Amino acid sequence: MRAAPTILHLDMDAFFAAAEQASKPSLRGKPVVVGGLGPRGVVATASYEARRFGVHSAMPMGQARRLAPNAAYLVPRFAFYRAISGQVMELLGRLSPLVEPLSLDEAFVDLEAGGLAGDSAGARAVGERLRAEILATTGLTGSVGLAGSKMLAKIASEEAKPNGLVLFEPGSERALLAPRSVRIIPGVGPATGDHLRRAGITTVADVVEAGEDELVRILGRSHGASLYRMALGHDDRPVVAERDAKSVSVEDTFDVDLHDRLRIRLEVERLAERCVARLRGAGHSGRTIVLKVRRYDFSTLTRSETLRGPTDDPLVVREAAERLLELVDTTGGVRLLGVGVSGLADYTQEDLFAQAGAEAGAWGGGGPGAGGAEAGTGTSGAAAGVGMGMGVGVGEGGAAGGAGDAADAPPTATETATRRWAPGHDVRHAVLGAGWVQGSGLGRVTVRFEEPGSTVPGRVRTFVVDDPELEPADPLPLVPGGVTGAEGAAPVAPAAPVVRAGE
DNA sequence: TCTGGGGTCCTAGGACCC
DNA sequence: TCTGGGGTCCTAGGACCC
Repeated sequence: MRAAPTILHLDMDAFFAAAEQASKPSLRGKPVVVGGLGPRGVVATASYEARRFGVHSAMPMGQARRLAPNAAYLVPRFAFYRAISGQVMELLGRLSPLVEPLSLDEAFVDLEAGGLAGDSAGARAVGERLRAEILATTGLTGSVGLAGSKMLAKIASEEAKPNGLVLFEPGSERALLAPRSVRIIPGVGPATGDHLRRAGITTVADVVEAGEDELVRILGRSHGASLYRMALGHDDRPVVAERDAKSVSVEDTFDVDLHDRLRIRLEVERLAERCVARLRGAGHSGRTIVLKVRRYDFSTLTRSETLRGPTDDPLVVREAAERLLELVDTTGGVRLLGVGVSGLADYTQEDLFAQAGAEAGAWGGGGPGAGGAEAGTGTSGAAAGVGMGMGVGVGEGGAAGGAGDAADAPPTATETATRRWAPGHDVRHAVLGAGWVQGSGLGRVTVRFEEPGSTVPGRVRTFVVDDPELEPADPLPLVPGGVTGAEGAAPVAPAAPVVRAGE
């Protein structure tokens, strides 16, 4: 615990939703929900206006639509958020060499390591200046917590939301924490909270009173001891700038449960290819292949296999995943499949001897090219993450589940159009200029023509989906002269991960 | 319209080895 | 020939976080 509040925690306010509102003037001040739009989608981020209806992160989309039927429902645009996040992280980097990003919208900064802020007044000034710079650079607001430890800085930023700054004076931490729910302590989730409540422990003061031995008895060695320390305000975890990745994984939830064993196998193969592409993209190889299966009843299991040496060979990973699938009973149906690689080595170069060992017993050697050539076969059919579903104010039921279990049905025209014109994505019309997709379906796409700089909502026009004058476009900068988010942006939505953010 | 996707860390049992 | 005591690796599951 430091003598001065020199650990800063930044948390952007309702990040994804705020970024969409900044880029779409007609949505400012209105409820906006960003998340998966398929039949099994969940909320990634709700704007503060939407939260007033009771909508929150991780809530099933259907429930959100019942609570806030008039909100705008948008699919996440990660390349866009990543670009904004990069600007924010760059500003943090000017404060200190020690910046620890936790996600796109959240990070710790060690102000002491940056030689800034020797006392509370100085820390507060740095925090306020940062908030002003973030607003000027990105057009978005963030909340700042300042304290002598990570835990308290994070609690402080939570308290500062939205668009505020809270500083906890070192020395005040125990009194601050005592009356609060144990759930504010990081690592205490629903299960641990219930467990503690059954033991009569609901506040942080109760934790301190129970004592370390009792907590260890209830929660186990590691969890019990660390909770006790946190409750006392003891947290000396350092801000760590770079952490090595430990695993890479991809998974898909399907709009409709899969039953057909061939189709399931095909999806596992496709996931293995995607996983390896990401693994290679990060310059890694790994030893342990993990297959994840979520069944129709939501029960989830994993099966893993450790190779003799690390690999980044698509064929090796694919064959391991296929072997693992053979161990799983899928009768009844499968709602999710995933493939992951852990035990990462930070080199891509194969250890040839280990590789030979790993492949012994498998048929064929197959160079890296052999597996890679298969990428792109098949269709993504009913993967929820692909961004199916209808847009704002458009009826539903057209595309979802239509592909069923057909092993190699090509995408229907509706599916292609839905992906090309995902709600929220930017477009450009040859005559009318920049706009964004408000909704699509039944062969039509509705566009609102406006830009981030506009002060009044733009007008709306509807086109046929194959109108030659209309094309997908990159996001425009939120602030004049700002970053566009074009780098790596894919207006045609890939199967994007949905991360919860901006709580 | 009931439950996403990508991670991290911990626990616990069994195999295996000395 | 009625039972050791680690240590490490592997597998599986679960809690938690954003």
